[in-house]
Amino acid sequence: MHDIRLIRENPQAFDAAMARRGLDPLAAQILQIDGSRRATQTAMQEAQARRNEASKQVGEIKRTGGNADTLMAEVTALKDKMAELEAKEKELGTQLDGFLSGLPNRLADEVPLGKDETDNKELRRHGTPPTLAATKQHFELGEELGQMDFTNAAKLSGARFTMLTGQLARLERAIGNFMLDLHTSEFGYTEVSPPLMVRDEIVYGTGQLPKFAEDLFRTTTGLWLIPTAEVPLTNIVNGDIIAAEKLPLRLTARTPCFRSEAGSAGKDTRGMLRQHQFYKVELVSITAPEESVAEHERMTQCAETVLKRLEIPFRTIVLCSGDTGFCSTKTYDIEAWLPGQNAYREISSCSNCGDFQARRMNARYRSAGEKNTSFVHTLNGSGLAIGRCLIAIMENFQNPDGSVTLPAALRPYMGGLEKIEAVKA
RNA sequence: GGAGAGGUGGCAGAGCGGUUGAAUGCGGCGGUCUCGAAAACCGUUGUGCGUGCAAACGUACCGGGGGUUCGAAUCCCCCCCUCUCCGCCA
Repeated sequence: MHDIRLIRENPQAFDAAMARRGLDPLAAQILQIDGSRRATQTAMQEAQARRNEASKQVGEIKRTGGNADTLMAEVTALKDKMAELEAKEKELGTQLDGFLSGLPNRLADEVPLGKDETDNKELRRHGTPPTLAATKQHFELGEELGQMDFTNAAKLSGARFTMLTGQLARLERAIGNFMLDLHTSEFGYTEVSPPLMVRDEIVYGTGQLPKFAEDLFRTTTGLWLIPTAEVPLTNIVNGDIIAAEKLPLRLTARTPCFRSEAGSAGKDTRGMLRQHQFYKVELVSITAPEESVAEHERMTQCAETVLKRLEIPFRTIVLCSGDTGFCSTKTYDIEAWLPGQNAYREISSCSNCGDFQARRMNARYRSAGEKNTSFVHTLNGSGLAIGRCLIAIMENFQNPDGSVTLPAALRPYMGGLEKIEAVKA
């Protein structure tokens, strides 16, 4: 959500910022609605002031036993006008909010201009893609291992579901545990096990509503299944005023994520790269405004460390203006090397949302002794997507016989197992 | 799912149709006292929005939304949430 005052103060700057998002100038239209809303509000408040004054007089006259009929009639007459002004004010307010809540965040200055993912800029690489005798994709490996079952998943639930069994199922659990342990014990994140179903206003707070409702699943009771733990973790501060000394808040959670994947029909249909349901370890930070840029770098490092420990080659990119998400001022994607696809694929996305979500959530902080509050900054990042991490491990550590060697960091979580091999038929 | 109780300022807790943005206590801030501190005492202490250069003024807010009334924290309706008991259940 944008600050209407900033738009009033500098409409040209606002239009320039939105232009970087590929939007036509909007400030004039917004300010026109804003202006007439304020004029209506002033008129309404003047009428209310008169009503309050007259009503007070009525009370006094009645107490002394006088006749207040004239004044009462005046207020009655005022009511129609007031109702009208109130309705108009509300309508203009709704219009303005609807307008503003549908606009994406301003981008950080250094975000490169670009149209789509082809204009993203690579920042750094780590590790060397392995030279493999034979290269199979994860779903070939998984099915040969007899532990990745798309047939039964489809029987149970249709397309875009996977069922893991045996050591692969355990590996999924091990990866999540490994990531949570790393973030909590080495990076100071607090583990959270949040609700997976949330209310309208919560999904609004992190910006998925109103614009992206079709990407989400909704229960018959009107709750939304979370598309990422970013939603419950960030909204923990919804409506709160936090003491400055408690910042930054660093939270992590491993949760299932539910996504309708509307609009991605035909994309990544094979395998478990793009599913309606997947596990992810999420990182969320709530910071003071001046800390968020440094926190963004730190968070990205935390996510990169996971891949370093797992010995998976990756690269880190900064998304261009056209590819940066709705709420974000700046986003780093980390892409893991997938030998089966001979490409780097997204496995983490770390965003600094500035005060954009905080405004929607009305999440503020107060410094000790200060009277005023300010909006916090919010950041979120995957640390990492578990399903995609499993794929990366399988493809990078595959052996010619179809078995998968486990990276050393995961073996303690696998009961010392060094290699996943095919189950006996 | 059934029955009941309740949601008021940072917290606790009064108020139940008019001068109540809201008693009182705690906490916070400022001061007196003190070498300093504690205690005591005095004063002060909500937020959003609008108008205004400012001082200031106005307005809204007692879970949320409607309604009754000249006037609503107070009366009525709907919704949400919390708690207690019963039922069911991982």
